[in-house]
Amino acid sequence: MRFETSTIKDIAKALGLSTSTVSRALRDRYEISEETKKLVLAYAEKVNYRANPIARSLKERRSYSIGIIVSEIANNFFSQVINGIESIAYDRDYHVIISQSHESYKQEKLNVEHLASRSIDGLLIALSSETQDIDYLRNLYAKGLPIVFFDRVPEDFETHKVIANNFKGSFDATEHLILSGKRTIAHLTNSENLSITKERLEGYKAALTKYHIEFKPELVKYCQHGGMHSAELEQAVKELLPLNPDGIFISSDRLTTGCIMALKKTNPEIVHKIAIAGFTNSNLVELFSPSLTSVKQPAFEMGQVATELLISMIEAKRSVTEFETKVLDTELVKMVKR
Amino acid sequence: MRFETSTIKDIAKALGLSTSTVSRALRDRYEISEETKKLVLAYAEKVNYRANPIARSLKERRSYSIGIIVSEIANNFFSQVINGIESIAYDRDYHVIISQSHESYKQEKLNVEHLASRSIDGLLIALSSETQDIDYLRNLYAKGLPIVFFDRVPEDFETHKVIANNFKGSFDATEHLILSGKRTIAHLTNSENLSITKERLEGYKAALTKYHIEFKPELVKYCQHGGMHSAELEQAVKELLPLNPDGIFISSDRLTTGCIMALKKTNPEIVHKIAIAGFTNSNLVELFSPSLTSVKQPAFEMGQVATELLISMIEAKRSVTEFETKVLDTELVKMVKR
DNA sequence: AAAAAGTGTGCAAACGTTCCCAAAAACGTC
DNA sequence: GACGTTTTTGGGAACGTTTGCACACTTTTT
Repeated sequence: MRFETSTIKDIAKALGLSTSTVSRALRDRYEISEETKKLVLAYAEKVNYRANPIARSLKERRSYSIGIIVSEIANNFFSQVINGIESIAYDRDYHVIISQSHESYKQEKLNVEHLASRSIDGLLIALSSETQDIDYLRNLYAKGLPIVFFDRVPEDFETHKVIANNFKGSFDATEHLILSGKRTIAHLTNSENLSITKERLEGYKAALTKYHIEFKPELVKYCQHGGMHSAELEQAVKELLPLNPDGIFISSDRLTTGCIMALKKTNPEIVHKIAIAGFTNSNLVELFSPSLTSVKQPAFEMGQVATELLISMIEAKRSVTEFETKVLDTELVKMVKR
Repeated sequence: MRFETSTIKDIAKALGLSTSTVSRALRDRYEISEETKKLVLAYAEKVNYRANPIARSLKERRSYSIGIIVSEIANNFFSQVINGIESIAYDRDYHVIISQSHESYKQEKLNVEHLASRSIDGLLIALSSETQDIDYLRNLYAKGLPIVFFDRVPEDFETHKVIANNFKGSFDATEHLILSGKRTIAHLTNSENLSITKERLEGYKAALTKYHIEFKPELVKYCQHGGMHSAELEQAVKELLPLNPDGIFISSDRLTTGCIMALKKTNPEIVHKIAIAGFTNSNLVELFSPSLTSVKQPAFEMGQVATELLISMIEAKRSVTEFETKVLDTELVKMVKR
């Protein structure tokens, strides 16, 4: 059972031309007479010729495909990023291969290496919350694989990066809680490894400082697995509640929803007494109870920018040495009182 | 800037063997002496040899990749299906290419044709809500592309299909509303084209009949775009409210969340007075206000089953003539009173 | 001791492209 | 009409694999 289709050879034979001529006509390259070009194009159209991308890839030693690694696609932030990536990639005639790390370092490495062996032309990656050792990425990069990081970026890796203004996003959210009268504001966040964790913690601290509220380390809880296991969230919540916070600032999509669920489960009464602000791109926030203040990242745009940078690296004639870190602004969506 | 790696040729040269021998050793095929096999394997390991899948694809005329078309990945039902698909595909050494139709027929067709030209070995597809004409799929199928439908399947297309027990799911949900005392139950559903729309409507009707409630066509509202545009939802809600429903049964993920939002927007008071039951695989239902009764589909399993069927078709020696339609049971998650 | 069977290896073609190089055709110029 | 120049075309190698076939060598059979 095989999938049959006509090739350049078939066209050449049918038209009494050589494959080189047909190839040139189709690709509109080099010197080729208008006449034969039209002839070939017309015939190709007629037999519904589709170039075999595999043969082309083999010859050109590139696949016109880019790999994406996110922790999971069932996360509005990431799926919006992916939409942004696709919007650019398809325009530029690349296709994308999406892989999920499920916040596991092992899975992430496996996926990346699988993609690399699949001859992707470049990689877009947001690190898993477990990832600390990125040597395997360095190796691939050194061998010539273009890589652009987004959202969760490593510090010491010279390449393009695209992130949100995490400091400001956190600052704004925390400030919002303070301005609505909260004073004991907990902070629930991701693994300490992640860039976003550090930056968001700084924003939180800065807001406290501005309003002369003492920073208390015990009010900060880290979740090693990024909230993939409900147990870790429940544990964190259980440790926080005795400190009587009147507000919580949460630093990622998955954590935000997970934390509210954990709160509901642990103490259904308290959940409406604590003000919640968190990073999330969920398009369902309006349905949530309790309602919350959310920090929305420009996810779609982030995907677009990252893809543009990646494609520029892929298509660069000589190796790139000037790298950018693009910082995009977040948006604070204040809780609606009901 | 190119990505370099060692080939079978390099190994052959280094070891003083022919490429055929190396190939056979690596693939563990045919007669080959234990000795040379070990030698080759050891060397390959040492230089970290990775077979070039593109060359292999070209030679074998298959790509070891399967295409997936869903309406959108930012939908828990579909992302769970995708997880199921991946779980099987990766095991069997296939990789997957995901495309989104965004409920648009044009986009769906474009994506499918793009995938086909990318030499996928098979296709898993849930039709878009706009799709009526599937001749383009028939053509590809006739040319030898294996196709398995899931969730949204066409009636008149002889191939494997995997669906949920939509009739029973709807019946259960509607019955639940009736048993909790509702008598004027509206039904908000997808485009009439879709198989799921018909089946779910039948389940809804059957439940009404069982409890001797008259079926009123005006209580059924169809959404042509599957709830992709909030306008169509608001319109539907506006038309329904004057009929004073005391319950609504909604027939898909996107519609369920969209409908609640539209209700909230149109009439924030009423939303807590109408009982809602709907198909959704959202893992955030517990956070929703108002809370609702949900029909959960076995999405992960659906992905798994569909993938197994597809791979069996791909790897079949002779063309398959016996087709199955697998029906998986849904689960009713009753609203928790609070 | 010769024939037959079995085992391991290499040669070379093929998959469908692209593109360098050379050959052929068309055209100008003297 | 001979020559150079330009334009168009074809031949064929290459990309990295897999695999049918042939060959050489070894072992078994008669």
